[in-house]
Amino acid sequence: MTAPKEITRDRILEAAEAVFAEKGYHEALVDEVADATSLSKGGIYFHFPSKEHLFFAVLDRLADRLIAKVERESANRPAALEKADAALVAVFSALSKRRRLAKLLMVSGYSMGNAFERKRADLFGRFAGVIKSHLDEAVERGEIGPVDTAVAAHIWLGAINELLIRWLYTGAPAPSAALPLLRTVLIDGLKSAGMARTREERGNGRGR
Amino acid sequence: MTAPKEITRDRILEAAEAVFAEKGYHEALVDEVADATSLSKGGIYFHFPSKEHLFFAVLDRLADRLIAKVERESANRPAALEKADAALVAVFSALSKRRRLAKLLMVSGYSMGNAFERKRADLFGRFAGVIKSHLDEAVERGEIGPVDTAVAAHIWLGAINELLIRWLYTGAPAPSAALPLLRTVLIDGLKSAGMARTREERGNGRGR
Amino acid sequence: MTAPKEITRDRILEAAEAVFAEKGYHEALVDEVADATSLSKGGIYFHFPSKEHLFFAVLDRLADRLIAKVERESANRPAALEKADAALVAVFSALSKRRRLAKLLMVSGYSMGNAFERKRADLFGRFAGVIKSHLDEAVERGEIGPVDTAVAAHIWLGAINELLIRWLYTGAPAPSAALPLLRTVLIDGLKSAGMARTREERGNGRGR
Amino acid sequence: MTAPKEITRDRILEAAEAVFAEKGYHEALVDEVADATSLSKGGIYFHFPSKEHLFFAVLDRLADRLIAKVERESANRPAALEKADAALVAVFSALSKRRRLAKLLMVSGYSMGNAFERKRADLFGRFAGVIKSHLDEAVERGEIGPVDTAVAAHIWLGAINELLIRWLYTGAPAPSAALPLLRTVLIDGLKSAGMARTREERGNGRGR
DNA sequence: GATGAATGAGCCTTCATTCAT
DNA sequence: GATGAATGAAGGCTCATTCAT
Repeated sequence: MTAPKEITRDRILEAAEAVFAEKGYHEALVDEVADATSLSKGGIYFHFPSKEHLFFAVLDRLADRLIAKVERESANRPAALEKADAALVAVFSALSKRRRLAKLLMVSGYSMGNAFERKRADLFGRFAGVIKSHLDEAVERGEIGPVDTAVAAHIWLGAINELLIRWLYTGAPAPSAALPLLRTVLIDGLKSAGMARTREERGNGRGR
Repeated sequence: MTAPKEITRDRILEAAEAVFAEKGYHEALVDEVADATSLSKGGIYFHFPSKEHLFFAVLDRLADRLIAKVERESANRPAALEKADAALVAVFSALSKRRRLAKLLMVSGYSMGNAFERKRADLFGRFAGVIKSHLDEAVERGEIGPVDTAVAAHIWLGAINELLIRWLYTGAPAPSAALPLLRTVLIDGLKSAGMARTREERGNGRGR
Repeated sequence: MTAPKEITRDRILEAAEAVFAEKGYHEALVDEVADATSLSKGGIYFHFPSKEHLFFAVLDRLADRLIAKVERESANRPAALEKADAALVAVFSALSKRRRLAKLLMVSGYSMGNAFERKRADLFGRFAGVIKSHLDEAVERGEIGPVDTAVAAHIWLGAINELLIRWLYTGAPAPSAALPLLRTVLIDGLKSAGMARTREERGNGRGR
Repeated sequence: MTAPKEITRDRILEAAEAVFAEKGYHEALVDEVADATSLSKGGIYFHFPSKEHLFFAVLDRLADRLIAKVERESANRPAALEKADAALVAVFSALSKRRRLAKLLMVSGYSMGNAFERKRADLFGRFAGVIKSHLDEAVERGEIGPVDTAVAAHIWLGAINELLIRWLYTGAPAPSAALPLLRTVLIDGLKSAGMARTREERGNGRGR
């Protein structure tokens, strides 16, 4: 009675998410989305101007939700590096709990003409941004040495991404089994890198 | 014994590589490959049974070359971890020198129905295998502690992958600029993880 | 008795005229007419049963106005041939002053399935009728010899039509520049034809 | 054995001409053309890039033939005005013998977005050109006085056009019945106009 | 081995029309 | 009277694949 507007639009998005996740962009038919919505094809086109727009809308919605969740989860940690760590864990866990979502986000964005690649870059950029902001804070607070946090964020993201894809297509290793090593490598590696940097900066003359 | 047979096949593969790299699997037309070969469409189908087969052949050829190169480059290092490091550097450098190749390998395999996803998994599995073998050796030799080298290899691969993709679509950071941090994080992170593991294993009772 | 009813209907007609004139029947969308009316699509369908009916209504309205104007203008001429001439001038001038109107009337009626062709025939028939009636009078009064006034009327109409279309699409020659020649050819030609006819009729035996 | 290349293309053109003539551009389906060719839809698209291109090709072909015929027929007349007259008769007769052709040429070009209108203008421009060239010659030779032959040509064309359309849609009057009047009006009218012009030019002061 | 005309299944998109509110 | 979301029947165009020559 209060507000449920745009219900239809959301229903479409929901159905489209499922269809796209299952079949990928190209294999998915607008007809299938329509069927899954018990709407006619024309009905879909009333709400979205094209299949591509629909796909992007699905992706954005997913990314929004994931980022919100990640930020919620990493909010109340004392140390910045812990926040970053929490973000890492949150992304990893969230995606490992929803194969579909993971598949869409990790995989579907690729390889469909440049518009899609750009979109994939956007999406990953947003995720990286979240991690980066925590890492920046960690650097500022001296929790880790000065490193290129943008690169670091993408290293993290790439590692997460690959592990999840691997899991999606081979079923192993279980995310929960891989997570500890992932965390150690990325965090300790980063600390170490920070120290190395710091040493370098201090020791012009002695160092390497 | 000498005669370069299969020349035509190779010419097709070459042309196909360029076309697929530029436009991705779906956007690339068999006609375009034909044009780039000064062969007719029919001619292509004499050598490859389908567009998909052609695409896979291109991918395999690329992967073969890359792996050969990587193994060559990491062969004569004394320490196993150094070999792994060399492999990392080799992959990263090779791909960063040939955008097209990188694009194809990193990106094109995704999202085109399950056959493609399987292929992508294969390819990355092969790359990971190379790294893993070195890491296994490093563990055996005690250069690093006992870790799940398969997971580690994928962490490495994922990080490399993401950094390269990032570079491909945004042009920054330059691979050469990102490489040092990448190496430090991955290698030091791995060392650290190995130690933690070792500690754990030794010290049941005391540890954590 | 006073109250302007059917305002909405007229607003639609007005808007539709503009839209149809600009884009032609097929290119024009009912949505566009709706937008131009600040009415919804459904609103239009309350007043007109179909796009086709709407189009025809627009055409009829235009024809009514034009014919009324032409008749007004040719009313108070003494000679019948002058009336015809005045009609010619009136049509030509009226249309050359409103490109849109001309475009719709001259062009839009064509080629859209037989219903449309029939309509076009109707419309031109009405115009021809006006001219014909004047010519008939001229024949009766002996201003010109006995000719097939229906054919003559269509000759006139066709010439007018073509000149205007030409002007619409090429911008030249300006109607005012073409009008004198048009009048001379059509009127003198008709006079001459009438005389020839007359001669023929009289002279059975000598003539041809 | 010698030359019949492009047979298929011609077969398509032939079939398309029939289909377009019968149903008009919009009502005609590419499928129908395909059926009429016993070719698949794809086959059509191998030879023509779009429905529109196909339509234009049909129109051009028709115009080419008609113009060739007209020029042939008006070639060996002594007087230039006779040539023009012969052209008039030839166009009129040719079209009145083939309803389809007439319908396509006279009518189909209209009203389908500006591309079509431009085409119609082209086509009629070409026809007018033929007539105009004869009229120009007639003026040069002094057969008629100096008039705007371009306008005159369009007057002729418009009259022909309208008479034929009228006949196409109402079945009357038969072209052969209308032709004499048409010729007299147009030719005598033009002579008269030429004289009027000439008089004007000579007689500044006395005239009018 | 190679050609290229032809196939044909398929898909996205359009848009006049309807109807519950 | 009016709205606008929804329908559904088309239709143009694509393109991997085939095959007679």
